[in-house]
Amino acid sequence: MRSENETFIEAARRAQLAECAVDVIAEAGIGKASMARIAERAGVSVGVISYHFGNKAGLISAVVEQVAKTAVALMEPQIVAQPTAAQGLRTLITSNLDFMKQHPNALRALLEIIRADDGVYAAQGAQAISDVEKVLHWGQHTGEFGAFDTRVMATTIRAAIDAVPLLLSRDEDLDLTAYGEELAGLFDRATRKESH
Amino acid sequence: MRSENETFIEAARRAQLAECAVDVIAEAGIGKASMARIAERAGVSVGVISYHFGNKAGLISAVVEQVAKTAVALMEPQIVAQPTAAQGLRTLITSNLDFMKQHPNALRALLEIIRADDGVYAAQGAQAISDVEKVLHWGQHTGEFGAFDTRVMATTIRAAIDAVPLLLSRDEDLDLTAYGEELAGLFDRATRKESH
DNA sequence: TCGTTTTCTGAACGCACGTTCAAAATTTAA
DNA sequence: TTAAATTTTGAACGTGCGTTCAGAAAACGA
Repeated sequence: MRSENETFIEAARRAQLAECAVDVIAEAGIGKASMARIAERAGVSVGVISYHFGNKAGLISAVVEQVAKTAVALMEPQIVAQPTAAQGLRTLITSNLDFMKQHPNALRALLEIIRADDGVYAAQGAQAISDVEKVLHWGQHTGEFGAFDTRVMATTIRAAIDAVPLLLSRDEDLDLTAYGEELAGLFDRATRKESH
Repeated sequence: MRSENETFIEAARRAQLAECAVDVIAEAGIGKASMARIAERAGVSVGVISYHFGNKAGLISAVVEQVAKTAVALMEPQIVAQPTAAQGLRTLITSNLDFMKQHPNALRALLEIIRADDGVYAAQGAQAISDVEKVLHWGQHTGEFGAFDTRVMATTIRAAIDAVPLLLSRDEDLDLTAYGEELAGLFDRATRKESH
């Protein structure tokens, strides 16, 4: 934390501690995720967290940044590569669930943090809804989608996706691929222009 | 708490404290809702809560019971009175938002509690999903609805409704009636048997 | 090798929490 | 009016929390 340029140890410890924080938050909940528990998981003294991140808020902030960056990097390219908005929306949903399959604890921890007491990371949630809304505007412009309220639809889509990590923590055998297909079909019907 | 039959003071205090707990939980979040804050809101000493409810868990339990009972009493009769499953589902959604309009803090507090650290009240959430699922089975039996997975659909509908209290706390001018209509339309399209 | 810098330890501190309980205040009943 | 029962007070206690920091250990550079 002292050096201007990050050393190897610095980078490795930060990554390790962030990962341990994700696991503890996902498994015990944000309320039980104390610095002592996280340090214990990492096999390290409590002071190390303060040393590398300043304080607990710094650690949480690093977790949010890391998870959000990883998730966007995985999903965004897939979505924008789709030829139609309908396929874009489908990909948005399925790639979200794919991310959960690859990183079972990451999204759960992120949602715990966003929901936590103060609204410090409310902006992250708002950004996620805006990202969904972009795809919906795309489909309304091309005429693929009907004239629904994009705010309500985007909020609902995010709520549907964000409900999954909790289900997954209760039943880790949940078939995420099947769940993703079901959700994609559901919102495909909900967004399509009504045919008479 | 001593008397076998509830005193007038006993009942009044219990109701007052439960209401204060709802307000504090809804406004400050479950994490910040300490007994000291709740007692302060009621203009009373901390010991009073322990005296009337045994401990904090007893108070929370009373809040859950009271809110759940009030909500079900308001909504269930309306839903089962509908002639079709599609109208039943619509009523399920709109009566939920009506309840939020009448009791802005109640559902928010209930959701905070259900989401809280331990899964003590996870059964309440599971029950709420089951209630939605019953309406979906109804519609699939009558042939009004398509062949979607009722578990996923019910989870999504509840997630969509449960997302609203948070929106409402961020923008208390939110038009709940319009939001309800939009949601009802969304899930009407999502549940309808596809026409070719 | 040896001095410097980086990293880590673990005890100490103040704070907020839920619970308890003796004593005081209030209400109830005769 | 008076004695018993109910209700309230508020301080005390133990626990777990995040933060701090002097000193020890390890890594680094010459």
